[in-house]
Amino acid sequence: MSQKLCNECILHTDSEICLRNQGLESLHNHCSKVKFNPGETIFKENAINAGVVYLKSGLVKIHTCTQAKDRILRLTKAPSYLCLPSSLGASVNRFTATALEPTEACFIELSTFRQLIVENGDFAYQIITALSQREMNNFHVSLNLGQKQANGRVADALLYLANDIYENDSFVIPFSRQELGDWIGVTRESISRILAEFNATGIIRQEGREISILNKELLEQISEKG
Amino acid sequence: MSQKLCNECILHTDSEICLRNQGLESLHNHCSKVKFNPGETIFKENAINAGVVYLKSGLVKIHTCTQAKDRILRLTKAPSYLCLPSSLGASVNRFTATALEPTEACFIELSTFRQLIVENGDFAYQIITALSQREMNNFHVSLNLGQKQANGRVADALLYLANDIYENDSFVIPFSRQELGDWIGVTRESISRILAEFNATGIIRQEGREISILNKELLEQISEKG
DNA sequence: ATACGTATGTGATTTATATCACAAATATCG
DNA sequence: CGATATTTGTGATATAAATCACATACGTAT
Repeated sequence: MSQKLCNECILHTDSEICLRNQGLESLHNHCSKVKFNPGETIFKENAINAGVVYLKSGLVKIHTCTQAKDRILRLTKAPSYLCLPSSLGASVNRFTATALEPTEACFIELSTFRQLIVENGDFAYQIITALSQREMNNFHVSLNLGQKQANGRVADALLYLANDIYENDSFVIPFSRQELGDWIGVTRESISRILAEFNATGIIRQEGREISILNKELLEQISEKG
Repeated sequence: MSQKLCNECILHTDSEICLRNQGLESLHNHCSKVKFNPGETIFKENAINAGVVYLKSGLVKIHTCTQAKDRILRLTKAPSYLCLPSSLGASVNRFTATALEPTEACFIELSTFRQLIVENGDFAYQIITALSQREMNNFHVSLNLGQKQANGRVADALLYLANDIYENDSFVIPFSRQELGDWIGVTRESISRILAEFNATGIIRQEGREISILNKELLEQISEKG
């Protein structure tokens, strides 16, 4: 992996700006790219954290598995930083990251990342803006989980997958009913019933994990009303 | 408000580092301090956003009021940045901030804040670390709201107020039962019942809005088990 | 293809909690 | 101070969703 590629990829900005920084010549020496297949673990909770993980491509779930129950917190789609908090906020990963689709991840040493931030204000501002937007999303998730009932949550999950993850009203749910339930806090049985109902009323067409949203306005209403 | 005071307060770092930055001499010209009494609005959703708000002292709730129902998303305690996302992620505030206790807030122009970040890498890194820790907290909130039942949520709310907000096992809840319910997604009636039950079993001592946690271990267990 | 394990669908029942209704306590204001 | 509004507590009931139980479908490996 050449230095130029690394800079362009990680910094998301033109190389002229990157070259301003003396620290950058070492980026490609402190960064490694790894490929993951669906189901493979990228990092594990309770492991000492390995540094910053940048997702180059793919889709990942952040989850935690306590007392035999898997609980999914977020999906993260490339390109983005994967769960920075696990890297900066604590010395031990508090969550597990698992690939849902074929994924390429770049591992950057924490000291290198820190150097990039400190020496490159534009890069720092980019990261801060991205984290801020993420907090907005977190607020939305909180509203969804805290104040809606099951069909509202399912509606919201489908809209999220369509709008934010796949950018298409037809998609294949990247996990089982069980996992979908673990994500939005509903049992797999209720998920089945609600999807069947949405299917019967023509809001979606559903066949196994394939979903097509047919009546987005109605789905949005259901999500709104909770 | 002198420049020196502003720098020390906002940057949380020694003035030597601050002085490195040419932009800083203008901080005190682009920053204003305002006092708020409990119940007063600091900024309102749907208003064009005024810049970055730094909380110097006090306690604030971030909430949103749709269809006559108030929904509380987070509490934010000084010193900290108040809901940066509303400033950076969008041009219009998506949430309302209201003081719960007497609060001092500093309003910083967005361009000034940006300049601080871009020119002061250490400051930027501080902000990024703080935002990362906030995301950790958000994950915790999601687990709490999404996967726990009412008594677990109430237990968690009490522990949060004791540990994170007041740093004392005895405190006065800064809002009504209704608001507490709006925060954790439980009706005020259920809140009453659960607090009465905690009181009866000796986990807490409760009188009106005054709370003392008597058996923290048990409360933690209830919060854990959901 | 067959067999085994896993995932999914669906009914019956139970349970937690929202809703409704009203009383009591507390705060606010003239 | 009394009158009114707001907040809180508590019982009865309704309801959403979990749990339990089992059937069916699907996937994978031999």
